Amino acid sequence: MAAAGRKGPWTEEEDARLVFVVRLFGERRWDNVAKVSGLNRSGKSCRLRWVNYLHPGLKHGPLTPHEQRLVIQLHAKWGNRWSRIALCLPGRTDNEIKNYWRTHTRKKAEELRMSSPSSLSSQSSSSNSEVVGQGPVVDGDGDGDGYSMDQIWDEISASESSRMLEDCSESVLWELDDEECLQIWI
DNA sequence: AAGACGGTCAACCGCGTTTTT
DNA sequence: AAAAAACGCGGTTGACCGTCT
Repeated sequence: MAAAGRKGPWTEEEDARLVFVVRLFGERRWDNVAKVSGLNRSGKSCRLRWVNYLHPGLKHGPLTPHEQRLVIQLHAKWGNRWSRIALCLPGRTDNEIKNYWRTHTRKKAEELRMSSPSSLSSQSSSSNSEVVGQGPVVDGDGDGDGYSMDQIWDEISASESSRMLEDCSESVLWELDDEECLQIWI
């Protein structure tokens, strides 16, 4: 394969070119799109830029409280299936939701560890088979003293969503199906 | 006023899945 | 039916920006 090409942030000119070419050829054959556009980017990179930023109909700006609630509830049900969750939030991307969740849960994880340090460390292994993978132990960026993000997230989801259940008198989502999530918006 | 720190977001990477040839 | 190419997903990283000390 040829050189990987340009990396890093996109310029306005690159965006404009990409939009132009995608309108011409459609959202497929991204390698072709990359080639035809003359952008020195990979097809993969072009697709990502389009999907996460340039796609018409995308909402920009912070998640609304309603959307935030949805994310929490759907994550409790589906785990880290970001693209699936994103389907229920029109105009939001999986990347956006993932980022939101990550920062949100980090904060919560900190609070949780402060308030009940024993609850996490005593949890040896999966309590929720849906979410838990063979997750590598996270101790990366400094705050994961030996338990996985999955465990942290499980913990948060559990506490968060139980509060939600009391909180939220409207529809409850535990038995949600693919199409059912549409009803959330009703 | 300057530096340190933390939070947020865009982008990259690796890998599994799906589609095309 | 098999192989190759393209796509899509989830995890991770790095840069930027605002706030705090």
